[in-house]
Amino acid sequence: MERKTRVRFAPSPTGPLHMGGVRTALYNYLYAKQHGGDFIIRIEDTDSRRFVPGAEKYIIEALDWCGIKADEGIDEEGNVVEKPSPRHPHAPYRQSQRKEIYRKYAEELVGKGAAYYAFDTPEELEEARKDSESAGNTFIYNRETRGKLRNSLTLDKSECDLLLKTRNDWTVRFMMPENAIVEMDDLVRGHMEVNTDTLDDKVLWKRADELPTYHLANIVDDHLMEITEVIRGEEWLPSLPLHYLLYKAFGWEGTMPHFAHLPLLLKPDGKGKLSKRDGDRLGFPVFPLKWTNSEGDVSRGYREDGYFPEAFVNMLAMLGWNPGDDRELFTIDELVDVFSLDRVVKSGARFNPEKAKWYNKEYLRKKSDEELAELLIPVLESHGMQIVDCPVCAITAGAEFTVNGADFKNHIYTREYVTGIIKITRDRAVFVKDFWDIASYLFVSPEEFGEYGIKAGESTAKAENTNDPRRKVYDDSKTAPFPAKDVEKFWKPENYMPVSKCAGFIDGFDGGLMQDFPGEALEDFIRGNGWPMGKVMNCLRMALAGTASGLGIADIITSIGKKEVGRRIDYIYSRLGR
RNA sequence: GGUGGGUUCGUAUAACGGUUAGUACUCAAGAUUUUCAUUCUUGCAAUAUGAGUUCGAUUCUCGUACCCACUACCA
Repeated sequence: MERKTRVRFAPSPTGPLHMGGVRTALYNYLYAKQHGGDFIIRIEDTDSRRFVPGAEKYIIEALDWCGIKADEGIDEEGNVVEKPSPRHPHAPYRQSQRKEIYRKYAEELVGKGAAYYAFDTPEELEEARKDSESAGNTFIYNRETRGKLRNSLTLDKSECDLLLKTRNDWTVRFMMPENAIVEMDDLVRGHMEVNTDTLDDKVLWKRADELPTYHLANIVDDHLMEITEVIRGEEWLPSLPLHYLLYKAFGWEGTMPHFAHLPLLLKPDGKGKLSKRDGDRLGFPVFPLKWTNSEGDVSRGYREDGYFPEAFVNMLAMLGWNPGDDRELFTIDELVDVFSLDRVVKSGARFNPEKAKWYNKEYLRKKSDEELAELLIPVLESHGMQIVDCPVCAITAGAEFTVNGADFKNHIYTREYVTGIIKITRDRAVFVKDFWDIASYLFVSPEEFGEYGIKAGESTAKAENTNDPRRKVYDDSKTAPFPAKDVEKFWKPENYMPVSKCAGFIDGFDGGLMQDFPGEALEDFIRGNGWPMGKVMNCLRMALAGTASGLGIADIITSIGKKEVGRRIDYIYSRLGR
């Protein structure tokens, strides 16, 4: 009988969700949607000691940001479902709330002779491990050692029953069969075999907290929740034989899910899998969202770094999978159509932060000027700018000069002005926040750069953690508005004399509101006078933008308008003299 | 150490057993531009290694090397 596709993502709330975890969730989601099935989220919190407050919420919020929505397990408000309902028939979806279920199944296994009670304390096992190690061996709890340890196999029944009643630190262990070959099939790796003699008797259930370990809980829940495919990280491959054996022991082989083990995400450099430290060290996020741990350490997130969720998801999807052709750009809905497990690669994928940026740039370019303006407005506001909807609104807000929708004195700008700025700068940005670094001088006059803490032509990143966006942070002589390097290079009589003539030319330009100042006219004017084009233009740019490199002169003039052009040129003369 | 998995340009990856081993990112050079960036063009750069099977191997088999995971009363 054909079963409805049902897959699950089963994170453990022991910390923030790593980007590798997001990819696992994504592949599960894509697979489910493609097969018209359900995507279930289940919280695997069977390790009470490693529980981290807030981690569960974080995981759900992170998936939500990525556009990965659960069909089952999480309600509309983003909470883990605790009571069964038609939409969430298998509640609770938090394993710590399903305690009784696992105990029953653990006992069933003991009854069937597939598992046994073990009374060794963690200390005793530690001791045994040490002894073994000093003898040059590795201790494993298996058919060779279980006969010498204290468990329901070696103790007689009455003693065993007494121990079960009086002690609360025993466990249930799986009894690994002897010298049997387990044959397994993996959707990405194909056929595999392993001999049970190399495996150990894993703990399935702990009396101490009356909770199962991962292995038992996982198999029981996947069975009860009618999971058809288990798509998880490669780190689980070694326990696959145990899971196969568990299904067999329960007699559930007929409905055992298919397994797919995904390749790991590796460090951009060096060896090993991607870790939180790599992000700090190499300067990129490893988490989807920002996370602050109990010690107050902050880990950056893709969201806070300015990545679009579509770009993040697209980038993640292509790490370990490809469509089989040269296409690289896919929305999550397009991925649903083209994704397939048999195109998942087997080897670990080394993460490349540069490619992540490239994806963001591509998605930024797909957005309209209006959309980007909308996203940029909060950034501008954080820098002390006020954005209004129309010129009339600007006047109402107290603007004194709205010819181009821009008041450089009171920092009031119309939405249309912002959209115009996007139009001329959009090809230069990777992130929305880049627009400020690229075009801050289209909002703040060079004379005020110092006060605003902007070093011309450089990122404002250094100044991030201060509340007042207008504080002064640069006091040295290289500080904006005019970088020493540019002044030295371009502020020479043969350049600035022509610049003042250009000011006159621009002022006299008969273009009304200067909706579209013709750069060619200015060029002709400069050429006509026999001045050196490059030098004069750079000098002019320094006057207008506070830096000799950046946007096109005509774009700057068109944006700020001729009155502001005049003011800025007057200002540079007053500052640098002649 | 043991067990399992993996190995194509620096990175991500493509290639019914037959291709000049392709594409993207990065990098370099050139063109365009008033600067910078963008854009365009070009370029650099790979089948870990040794056998075997085959007319023919990146592709199949075995060995070697290297990498990774697991080896908890963690997931």
